[in-house]
Amino acid sequence: MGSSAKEEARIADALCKAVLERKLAPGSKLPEEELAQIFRSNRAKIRRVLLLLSRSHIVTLEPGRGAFVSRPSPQEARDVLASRRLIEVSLLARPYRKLSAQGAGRLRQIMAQEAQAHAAHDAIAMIYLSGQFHLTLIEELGNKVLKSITGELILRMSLIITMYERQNTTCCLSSDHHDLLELLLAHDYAEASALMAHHLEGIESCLDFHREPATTTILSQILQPLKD
Amino acid sequence: MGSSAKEEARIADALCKAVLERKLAPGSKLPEEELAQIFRSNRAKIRRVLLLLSRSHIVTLEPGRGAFVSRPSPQEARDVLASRRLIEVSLLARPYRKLSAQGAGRLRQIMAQEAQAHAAHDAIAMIYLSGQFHLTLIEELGNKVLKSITGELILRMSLIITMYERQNTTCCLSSDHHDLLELLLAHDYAEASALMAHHLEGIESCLDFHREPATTTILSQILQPLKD
DNA sequence: AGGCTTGATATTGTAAACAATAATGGTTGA
DNA sequence: TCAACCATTATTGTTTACAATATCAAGCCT
Repeated sequence: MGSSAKEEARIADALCKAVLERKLAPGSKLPEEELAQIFRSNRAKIRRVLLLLSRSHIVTLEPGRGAFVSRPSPQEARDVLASRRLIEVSLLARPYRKLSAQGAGRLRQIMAQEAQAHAAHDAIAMIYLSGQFHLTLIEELGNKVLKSITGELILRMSLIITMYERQNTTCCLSSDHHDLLELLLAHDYAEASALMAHHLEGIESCLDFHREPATTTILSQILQPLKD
Repeated sequence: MGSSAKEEARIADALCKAVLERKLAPGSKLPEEELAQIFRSNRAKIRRVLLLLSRSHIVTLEPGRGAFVSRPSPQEARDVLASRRLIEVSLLARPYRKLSAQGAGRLRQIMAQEAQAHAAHDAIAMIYLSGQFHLTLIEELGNKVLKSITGELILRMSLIITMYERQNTTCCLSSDHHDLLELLLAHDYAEASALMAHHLEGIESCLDFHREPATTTILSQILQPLKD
């Protein structure tokens, strides 16, 4: 049973989810043995996962010192944000295909979940669902390659926001998502693109690259719930 | 001396170069032991390199069977081409910064080398230099994140072209590169963007996704010159 | 007292042996 | 003659033990 790749994907997903949900702070050390215990795995598998995540810029490997959650520099942060903006805004301006009824349905479903999470004040779910909305949009109007690229950028953005966000931040307004869908259904791509630009700029305006962020190194206790 | 990562980068670069230069045909088997001998390395390092390349979609790992040079499907090929077009065309339409004198110099230098390779009928050098031109352009007008994303797309395109190109193909006209630079220096980004779109469409029009391509499995003999 | 050296400890990195799996080739039987 | 089956071989996958390196703490010298 070649479930090894599956298990590694499971571990990688769990780590990515922890990053997405801002539980794993940038700079946190990721000791191999500890991760192996948490995930009921072994060092070899953990090692492969960390290698892979390092390629996605989620983890930084320092030779001889180990693996750490990446701490994107201000410059890298700006580049990631600008790249994501380029892709999403341009795609909306000139989508490869029109939004299908099925696609609209998927987006509505995510929006419903967003509303639910909002009502429950579940900030973590909202972050995740917001990402899902954007990724689904990209897959519907674009393709899977763009989706995968943007998925990586969103993950990196999560690190960036954790590091550089101002105090009173209200992330990704779900009302924007609603308006976006309306515009797309009306085939008003120019307006949709403009709204997306505004939407993403809204996120960026909550960041402050000047203050060097604290290196909040999180203990393994926060990773414990990941094991299942 | 932590030269291990360096050595792995060397091996990965050599393999990527072989893919770029169309020496490694899609579908080729990449046996670990053989690669270890060719690169005077060991299986562990080769294994890590293959794992990394699999993440870049250059190599496909089949559990229990080994590593193969990827054979992108027609759909994946279309997605990769469209994604690259989106990024490059959109960036030229709205560059993050103007082309600096230094940037123009770099581009001119690459163009000079292109002309040289053209005169020498060195098709391999032309492929490489064309890629460098595009990547340099992206770094100058955009940023490093976009450059790295596009670099990966260009590599995948190399596989795509090898698999699906028609017979009489004249790739990437270097005259286009010349005109592109002129337009950028004149700050005519709209025209530059249009030319880039035309340029990339030109490459795509040389592809034929209908015929299933031959699985030209290349022997290690072709990889031998890589060892230094 | 402070910084530096030095030894102990923990963690990472590597190599090698072993196990599991798939490809190969030859044999047998219809 | 061809196809199916089995044994052999080769290749991949995993585990283990070991070596190298960094971290930490205590002691020492200035």
